[in-house]
Order: sequence, then C-alpha cells, then structure tokens
Amino acid sequence: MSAVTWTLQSKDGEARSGWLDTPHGRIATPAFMPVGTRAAVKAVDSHDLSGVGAEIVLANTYHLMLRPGSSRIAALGGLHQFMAWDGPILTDSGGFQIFSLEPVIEESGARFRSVYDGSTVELTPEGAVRIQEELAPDIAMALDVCVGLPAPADLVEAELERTLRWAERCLRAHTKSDQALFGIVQGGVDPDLRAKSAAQTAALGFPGFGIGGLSVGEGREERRLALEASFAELPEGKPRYVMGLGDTDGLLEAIARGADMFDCVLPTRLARHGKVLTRGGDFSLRNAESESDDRPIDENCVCHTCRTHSRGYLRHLVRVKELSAHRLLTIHNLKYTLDLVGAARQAIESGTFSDFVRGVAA
RNA sequence: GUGGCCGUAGCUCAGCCCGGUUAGAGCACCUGGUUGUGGUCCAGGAAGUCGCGGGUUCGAAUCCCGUCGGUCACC
Repeated sequence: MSAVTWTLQSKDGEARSGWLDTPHGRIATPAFMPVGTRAAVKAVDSHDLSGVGAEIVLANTYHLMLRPGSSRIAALGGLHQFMAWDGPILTDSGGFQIFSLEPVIEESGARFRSVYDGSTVELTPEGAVRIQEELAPDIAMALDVCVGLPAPADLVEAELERTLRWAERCLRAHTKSDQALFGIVQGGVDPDLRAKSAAQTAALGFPGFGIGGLSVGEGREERRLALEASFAELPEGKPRYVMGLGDTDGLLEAIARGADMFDCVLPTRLARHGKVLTRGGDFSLRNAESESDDRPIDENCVCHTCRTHSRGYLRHLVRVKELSAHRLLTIHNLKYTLDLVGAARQAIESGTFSDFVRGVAA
C-alpha cells in the first residue's frame, strides 16, 4: 500500500473528482497547489494559506538542497515542522529548475551552477530521492529531464528514455514508507512520444504521475493532444498531476481531459506584479482605471483582500511598492485559483462540468 | 548695488564652448507580456512655446543684446 492513494468520487465525461489520501490528511481533487519553492509561498505564511483554502503546497528540492540544505531541514523536523504546515506537501525534484540553468546532462545525473553562489552542483536521480526523503514531504517527484520546446523529435525521445531510466533508479533508491514517489511523463508535444512515455512510466508502478514538460509556451491544441495521449496510457485509479499549469483556460481544459492536480507560479507571480485574476477577466492594478475605484477586486470574492480593501487602495499599494501589496494580491489570486478548481470539482460532482466551463468562458 | 553660476519632458539632468536630420537619457507616467518562481525583467507608448522678447544667420537650445526668475559671493 502506497503512502498516498487516490480514490475516484465521480466522473463527468473525462473530468474526475476524487480524494487524495496522504500521511498528512485527505484532500479533494482536482487540487491546485500553491508554489512554495523555498519552503515559503512568497509573500504569505501558512496561516494565510489556510485562510484561502489551500489544502496542499509545493516546495522545491533544488532550492532547498542549496539553502538551507536538506540535512538542516531534517534536523529541524522536516518540511512540515520547518514551514509550520500540517497539510500535505509535495516537493518537485528540481528537474525543471535544472533545465533552466543550461545544465550538462549525463547518464549519471545533471551538473549545473548554483544560482546562490555559482558553484557547480551535481544532482543524480538517487541524490534527488535521498534529499526528498530528508525533506520529508508526503509526495516526492522523480528526477526528470525537461526538454525546451520546440525541440527535434529525436532529442525529445532520447531525453524521454533517459527520464525513464532515471525513474527506475529513483524507485530503487526510494525507501521512505510514509512518502509517495511520483513518476514524470515527458515527450514534448508529440502524442506518440507522450503515449510511449506514459505507458512505460505507468509500467514502473508509481502511485501517481506528473505530466512534465508542458506549459512552456506550446499552443493550446498541442497541449490538449499531449495531455490526452498521456492520460490514455495512465491507470484510471492513480492521480495525474499537470506540472506548471495554472491559467484559467489551461486548468479547465486539463481538468476536462482528466487531470487531478496542478501547481503554478502564475497566480502568485502575477500578484507580485500587480495583476489580479477574476472570473470577469484579468486586469492590472497598475492601470489607471483603478485609480479611484472603490470596489473590491471581485464583488463575488470572499477573500480577505476583497472583503477589506478597494481597488483604489490596492493600486496605491502597488504603485508605491508597499510590501503588503504582495501579500494582499497573492491572497486574492490564490483564492481565485483555488475557488476555480473547487467550483470545477463541484460541477463534476453534479454532472454540469461542461456548462460550468462555458459559464467561465463567457 | 556689483560680479559669478543656473533656467531644456512631471522630476533630475545631457546637448551649448565649436550653429546644421525629426532636441535626448534616467526616473516617473500609460499599455502589453510573464505557467514544476530569484519580489524581477522585457517590449512598446505618450510627454518639451529649449524662461521670455528682440537681433545676427540660408539655418539658433547653441552666438549677440535686453529682460524675468532662482542661487551664491562680495559690498
């Protein structure tokens, strides 16, 4: 029995709602995971995260192995105690960060330069697992090789195969019984390669699967086909996590195809740049139109920010770069995204998911 | 009162000595971008009677005269 299991609750078309059971409790899916790269979701704390209804958060192996180091976090009681978050935590393996650092990829592992001090760092599949066992999240991710798109098919296939070999090594290295290790599907935007990667990753027996290498600038149709090809080869009874996806259309499209989990920096990053998300469309509080607007960001939003502050005030905070602007907009954008996914779940359960999608698009 | 320096975009200034496309920069402002995070960054846009008046010249932010305002020094 895996430390993490997923149970289907209802289906509406290919869209599915379910429960993810972890050592730190049960959460509803589809689920959005706020990104707390360095054991902190930027600008907010764990109390704020509870307040917006987050159930699971993400942290990052790559950043935490460099600072403060996984052994230090282990000595401080593991990630949950370290960041004062009692709910489930997932750590990304660092594959995506490494990919953006122009690494040297060899069969043994990846070599790259630390963004903190420029020193050369090596991360192997076994190392990524060991570090994540020390960090002690509920879910660890296998170390994968993420290829930048567009890329030639033979390169995509070669790295997909390397990712499979690394996945096996991660599984062999993983020993922590109260932690799940998820595999990662690659294959670019080629449906055949996606299917191949998904089928072979599934065959390795992971308790859950990340869909990696997407949300990197590919077209909407390309992504849809890549997701469909991936999901077709993954077992029905295990969770599917689309990595790095978090815009409104992308989330709904992926949920419609059968995705269960997501993470994305978009809501939190946009918040720090003054942009807010609403059902009626996104807009920037930097824009002059909010100057003397006494309405909240979203009349229908029940987040702390919308219950308390006007657009005019928030625009002022953004313009003068008050630190509270980061926190207040982050709270709103996370609430928006979590509510969107939550509403999608309800729609699936009531069999009205496609109507719901049309309503959001309108 | 005398002498020096200064006045160019909302702000801080460059250009003036040696006249020559459409007067520039940074910041601010306006708009767009950001997807398994370095609180950024990138791209575009709008914006100036060159204090004012006169003169010289084919041509003046630039040279000359006057004038207004600011500032410093001396009396």
